[in-house]
Amino acid sequence: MAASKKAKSARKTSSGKGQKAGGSMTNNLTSDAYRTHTCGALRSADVGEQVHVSGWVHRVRDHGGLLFIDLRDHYGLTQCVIEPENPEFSKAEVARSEWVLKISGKVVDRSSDNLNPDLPTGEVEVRIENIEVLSEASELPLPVFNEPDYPEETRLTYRFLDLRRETLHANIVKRATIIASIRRRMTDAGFFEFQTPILTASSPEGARDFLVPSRMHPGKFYALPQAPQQFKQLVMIAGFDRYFQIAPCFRDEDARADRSPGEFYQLDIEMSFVSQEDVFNAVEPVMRDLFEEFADGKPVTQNFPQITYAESLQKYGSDKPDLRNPIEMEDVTEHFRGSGFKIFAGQIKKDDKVRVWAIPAKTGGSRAFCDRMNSWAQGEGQPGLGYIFFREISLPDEAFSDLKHPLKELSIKQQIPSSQESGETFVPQSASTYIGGAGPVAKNIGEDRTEALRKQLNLGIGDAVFFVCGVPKKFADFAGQARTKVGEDLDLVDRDRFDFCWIVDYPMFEWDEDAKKVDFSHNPFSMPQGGLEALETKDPLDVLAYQYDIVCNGVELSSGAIRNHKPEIMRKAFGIAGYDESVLEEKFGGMLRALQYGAPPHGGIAPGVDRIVMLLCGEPNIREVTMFPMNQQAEDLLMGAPSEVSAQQLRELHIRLNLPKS
RNA sequence: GGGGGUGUAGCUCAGUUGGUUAGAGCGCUGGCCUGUCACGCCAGAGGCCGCGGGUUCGAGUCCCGUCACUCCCGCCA
Repeated sequence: MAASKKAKSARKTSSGKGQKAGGSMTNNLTSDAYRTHTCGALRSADVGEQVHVSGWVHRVRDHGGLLFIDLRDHYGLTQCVIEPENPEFSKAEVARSEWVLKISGKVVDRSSDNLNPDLPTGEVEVRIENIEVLSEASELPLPVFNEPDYPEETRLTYRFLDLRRETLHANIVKRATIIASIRRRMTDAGFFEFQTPILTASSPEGARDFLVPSRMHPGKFYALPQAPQQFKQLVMIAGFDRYFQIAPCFRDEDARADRSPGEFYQLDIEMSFVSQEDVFNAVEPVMRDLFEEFADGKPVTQNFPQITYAESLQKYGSDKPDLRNPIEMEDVTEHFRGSGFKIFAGQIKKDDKVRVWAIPAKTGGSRAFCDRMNSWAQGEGQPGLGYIFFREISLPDEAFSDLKHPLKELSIKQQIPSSQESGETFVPQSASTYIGGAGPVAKNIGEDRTEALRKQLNLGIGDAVFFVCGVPKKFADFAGQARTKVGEDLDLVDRDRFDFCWIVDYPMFEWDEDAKKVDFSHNPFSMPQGGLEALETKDPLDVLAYQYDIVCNGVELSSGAIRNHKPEIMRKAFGIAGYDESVLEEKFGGMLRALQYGAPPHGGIAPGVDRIVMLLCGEPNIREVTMFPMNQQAEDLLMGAPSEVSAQQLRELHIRLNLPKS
């Protein structure tokens, strides 16, 4: 796989970077008991010096008459060399991978044909005079040298070895550097980092809580915070004005590739006396500059566009659009109304909520691709995916004798490079051809409608368009998946960019089909747009909230809101969602009380730290940016968590087990 | 809770239509080698083919079950 290639190049870059990151460690060590230099420090300027280096045996190359040891530490790699005449040779000879050695000797120049340009220390080597074995290593279950893919289970069980490996080591260092940068940026912007409790109260909303039994209060439990949501609002009400925290959050839900089971970190932010725009103005530069700092030169959106939730759904079929994908869907319902494509026309006639959305697919204009999309759609449980693809078609003979022949007129019209209006370049048609739609849909709706569609979507020869039809709420998600698939399969997505946007104007409430009632669509503490009046006068499902997300490359990075700081609006909002005032009092009593003693208007946001690091490390899996992750079953294979506890511990907690039969 | 993928040497993998003694690379052990940096060469050890059952003269291969890991759906205000 590409993993080993990647590993090799990572070795070069991160050795260099490691030295920068650990610059203070290179020469001013307080003691030279173990080392005078790190393994990444030596350069030709050090030639002639008597040095100690300590580290792990990365690799041994035994030539019989000459033996090389690559000694590795956090900072880099240094080649050490010894000859058999040396009395220390017998010690060098037995050293194996990952033993820990202290090597003393003189720094020497490598002759010009022996340089290793791939190594920052590649101009010199240490001529071994003394070896001290600090620690031996058993045969490795997981090699540190080279980085083939290893089974997750082995990697997690021997995480300490895995963490020595180049890519993961570099990712974790990058994570630390990113977090340090976040702290600096937030502090510089006038925010204070406050700690909030880890043992707190269970909250009825949201995810499943992790519970911690109380010894002092039999039968009662603490909960680990799903987020410091209420605390940060209380911090605002307490007058601290600007808060942030790299906050651990705990949710007892199943894992995904981008979601650790159990715990994750948020850059939790809250500000007083702010509007939504104020929050944007504070957070956007932090995110943009942070990404620019760590993006390795990839372009980052300078001004995050604001896209409404409704528009995002319509154009991208998702509230977390990947804007690197240039495809924007369009409503083309009118082209199908009363058309010969009965499947769509019939639905449109029956229900005025029915829409047809088009997914334009530039360069997708082949029957093979369209058929592939169609069978993909069927695999997704859809009846199929209607399509038209455009190709150059010769005019029929009769068109040449009849100037007014519709196809001839079409051909002439198409030769006006309408594409130039949009800056696109089409291959111009010759006088004897026209751009015609192919496929069952085109056949059924006819030349005129097909041409109108082509014009609206600005498509040309070699392009295609796919159609989804139905009630948007039901098909939007599928349409979004189709958009993503078209973009990726046709390679229309520019992967070397960070494309940000704000998604704004989320609905305050949504219809809960299971419970057959109106419920909060996001955060129950959000301020409804229009305040109390909107709640009293509008259909709840039409009320928008001051609720927003940051999305980057199709990843939901964070969500936030201007909070509801008025108790009467809160009571009303919870009432609409069907919560009795007593429930509100019981579950959010502290919050409600706080709002009654002078709460400032406030709001905030909480970007996901793990996902930021994933994006910046280019890793699709959160375990690649987490030092000690749990596996998918939420087990820590290294430490053995979760584990059974003693009967004594259970007794103290007043807990008796009632285990499932298996 | 549901669906998909994977499971063969310490590790990564190959293993044809069911057919003799299950192979390779890395690692490990031993030997040779003075300029390598994925060192090279020679030899060797190392296998409950995840586990259980079935079909068959014969199963790594087919069938059923089960377990583990992983990806996805549900879930994640």
